[in-house]
Amino acid sequence: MTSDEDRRADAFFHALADTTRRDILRRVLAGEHSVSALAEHYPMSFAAVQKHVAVLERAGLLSKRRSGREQLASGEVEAIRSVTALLRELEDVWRGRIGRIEELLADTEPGTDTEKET
Amino acid sequence: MTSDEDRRADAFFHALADTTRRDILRRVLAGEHSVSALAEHYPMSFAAVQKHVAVLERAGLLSKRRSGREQLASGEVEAIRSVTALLRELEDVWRGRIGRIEELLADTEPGTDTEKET
DNA sequence: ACAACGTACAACCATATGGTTGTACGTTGT
DNA sequence: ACAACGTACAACCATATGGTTGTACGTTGT
Repeated sequence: MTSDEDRRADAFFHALADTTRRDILRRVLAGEHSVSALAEHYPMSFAAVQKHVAVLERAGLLSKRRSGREQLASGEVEAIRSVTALLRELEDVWRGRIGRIEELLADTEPGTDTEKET
Repeated sequence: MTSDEDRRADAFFHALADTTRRDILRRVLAGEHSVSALAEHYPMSFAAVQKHVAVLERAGLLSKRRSGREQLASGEVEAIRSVTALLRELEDVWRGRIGRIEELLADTEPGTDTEKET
């Protein structure tokens, strides 16, 4: 029953969990680049780079716009800020700022309700 | 030739890219918990939870200490701050604060030097 | 017109990942 | 002493992932 937020977070972190993708993200944050312009920088096929770009795009970390036969990719800085916000939430749990942790975590509980089978 | 830093970042993001692991991390950030205490909360085997804890531990997001027959896990907030720092770097690229992007990205270049075939 | 370019996507492959059950072994409480 | 508990880890399995090559098709420049 993974929530929508969970799936979004999974996609964010998974997209970031690859050196090549983080590198691509840096480039497109610095400015627009076509997929093939990006591909030139990596020791792998164009198709592989295209897949990496697609992963970043699905996660919302990058967006593309057509320009003739090229697809120009640029980084979505707002998405990065969303990820930062997720980390801040974790830090807030640590700080104890998030009081009702029970509630925060409740939805992850198994079928059984509060009482366990002791 | 993925650098040490790259492997560290891969481990961080990969560890975070799973809903169960993020949930475990929240719990251990709020306070120490034994592995079996954690396992009670999830609809999967103890072994599966143990593996998730191990992934978080290898990434440095959590540490364990023995106490009798229990292993008490607690969240490493400093590691989370390291991840935040990685994201800030990306944001800084976007802001143009990181000037010499060429240099920043240089190590990812393929075998061929600056000049491409053409 | 048409070759070269940029992209998309299918089919395929080896390996990693997230899950399982079973076994082993130290710790604890009665 | 010894059963129950907490943990670790091996063996296994299905699926996801990151890579490949090949094909198709619209765009562009001469």
